[in-house]
Amino acid sequence: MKLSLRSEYALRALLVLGQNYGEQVIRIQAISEQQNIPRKFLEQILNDLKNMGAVESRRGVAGGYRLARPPQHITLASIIRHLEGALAPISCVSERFYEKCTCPDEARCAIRSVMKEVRDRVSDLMEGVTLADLCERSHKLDATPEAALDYSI
Amino acid sequence: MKLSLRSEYALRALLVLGQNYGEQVIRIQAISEQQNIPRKFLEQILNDLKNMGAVESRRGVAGGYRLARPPQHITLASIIRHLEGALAPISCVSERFYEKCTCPDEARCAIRSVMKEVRDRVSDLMEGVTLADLCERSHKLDATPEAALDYSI
DNA sequence: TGATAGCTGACTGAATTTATAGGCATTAAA
DNA sequence: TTTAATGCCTATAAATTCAGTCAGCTATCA
Repeated sequence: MKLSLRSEYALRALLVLGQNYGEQVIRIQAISEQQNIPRKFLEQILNDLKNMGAVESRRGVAGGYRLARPPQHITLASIIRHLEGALAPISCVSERFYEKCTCPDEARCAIRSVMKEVRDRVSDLMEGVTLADLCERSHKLDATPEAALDYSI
Repeated sequence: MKLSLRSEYALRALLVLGQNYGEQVIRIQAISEQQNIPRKFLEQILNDLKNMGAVESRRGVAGGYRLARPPQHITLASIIRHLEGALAPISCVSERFYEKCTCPDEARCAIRSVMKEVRDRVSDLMEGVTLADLCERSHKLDATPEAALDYSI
């Protein structure tokens, strides 16, 4: 049920780009330092995000990355799906990455029916959260005084 | 965001044991054949479920497995947590498997706050589903005529 | 005592994850 | 037009996880 570190890095990088949305372009190096992400690894990840169309780049001396679209139009679901594949816990309930499973009767599988509900819950939430929402949350959290933070884990 | 095949096998095996809950004991071989699960692999898995206390065994000629507790008292969440670890997509939002992450300010991390919501949704659902529920679903699905099944993926 | 079952630990091959290294291509500015 | 900064691309590698397999052991019952 876990996200890869790669995806987590991608989200952190996208958040930085979202917070700096506009003409200007941000260097890999800057993101890497700000977010504690290995630089060369981040290169790969951003390139991947570029191929999926979430991000665009400028090369050369004043080069860097920026969002390819407004942050309101980039959903969490689309990012995770591109990086991780299915949102569903098992692929026989995935809408976009369906694979047949080995159980005797898939259509009457109770596990499948529960996992479908899990998928729906996760999908509903992630479809509804955009990069803009993330930026807004981040902005609010930054303004939150130390004492009001929920430290519970 | 995926479940391992191992966990899927475990759930399928537990479902069989749930459907046959009682004194009588079911052989690994029987489960393996009914559910298309590699036999030796299933041995390992059942042993693991035994160590977590979900299942108990009898050895020898008339040996096999059965549930160690009534199916109403075995939640999906407890099984998945034992087999997979955290339900949370990233471990910095896990309640039982917390690990610090590398982001600059965990307490003010927007990604963390969203992932916490994902975790809560998944956890709420899985805490509420017991093996008995799964058996009931399975029973109902078995009684469903071919035509009424939802084949959409 | 022998057949049948579960128990146990080691092992393996393949895939995935998390990077690192090195050189190439592009760009802006000197 | 050169140079330095930056992204682009490919290869490689170490570590881990996954999905089993194997061999041999132990317990139980007829």
